[in-house]
Amino acid sequence: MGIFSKTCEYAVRAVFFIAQRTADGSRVGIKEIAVNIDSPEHFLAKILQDLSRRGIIQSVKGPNGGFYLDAQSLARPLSDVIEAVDGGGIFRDCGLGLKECSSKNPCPLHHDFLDVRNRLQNMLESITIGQFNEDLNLGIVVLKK
Amino acid sequence: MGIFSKTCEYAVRAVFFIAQRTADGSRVGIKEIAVNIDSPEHFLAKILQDLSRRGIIQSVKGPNGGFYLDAQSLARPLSDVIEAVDGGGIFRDCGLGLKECSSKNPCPLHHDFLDVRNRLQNMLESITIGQFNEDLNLGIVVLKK
DNA sequence: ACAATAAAAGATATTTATATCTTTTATTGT
DNA sequence: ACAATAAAAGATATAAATATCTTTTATTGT
Repeated sequence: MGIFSKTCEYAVRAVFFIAQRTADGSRVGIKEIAVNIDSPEHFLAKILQDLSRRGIIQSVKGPNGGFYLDAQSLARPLSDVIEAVDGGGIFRDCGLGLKECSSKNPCPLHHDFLDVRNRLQNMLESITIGQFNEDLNLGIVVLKK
Repeated sequence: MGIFSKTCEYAVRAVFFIAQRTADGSRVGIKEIAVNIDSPEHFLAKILQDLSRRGIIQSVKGPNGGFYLDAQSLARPLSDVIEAVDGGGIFRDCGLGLKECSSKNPCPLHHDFLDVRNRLQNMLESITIGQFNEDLNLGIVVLKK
């Protein structure tokens, strides 16, 4: 298990891929996405359906249909994807699983964790879905393997 | 899902509790541990069996038996517990799940993640199992609820 | 030796995450 | 209208994590 669930990993990779692949205003189908981010097609379909319902990504059915991102979606912080899929627990929950952990009633790791979590959150809030399009085009960063 | 698995959360809480509770050289039984860290007794038993086998904690059977920590174990970094239970993936694996992600072949989040993960690792390596005994005694930090 | 204790080990159950397959609905071009 | 396309939705399957229960083994005090 990584920091995120597998579902969430697929979601982020897919969103980055859709951003790059449809920057020209086109759409991209589930099959092409799955192949290019190395994920199980039908499982990814479920994930994208959910993201679409939540308005994180856009989709149209039928010929020439597929998934894409509007300007607003491209500008979203990546943290929105994480929150949509895994929930915000990773940004908020106690590292040791205590429900009532707080600065008033802290677990032993509370203060240290607060720092790490805040850094993670700041990082994911400051990254936008569309910001890697160029790096992906240039092959400087990758989404599979 | 938090940063760690539930198994790992129980393990860390238990280890901290054993450290404090047996600082006087005594042992503590599984039942008392489970109650005080609010975990399912039999499940925790499995976890502690495993930690015991790996030498992260100590145990003796029979009357007056139970779990305890020797001086060496008390001085261990908390990261050893995490590694034993969840594996080191959290310190090393790609945030997006790519097997071959590296500085040469990075995912879009590679550099940012490296920073967060290193901080987490440094933090967990610099915390020792025994270092919260006093705070636990004083009630400044807690292990349940 | 024996009974009591407590962890170790084994077996099984339940829940959640991950994955696959099939059917339905919306959209497009002819 | 119709056929083709592609996502949405529904149903089911598999694997992994979490949890529970039972039996065995080691240790202790009598």
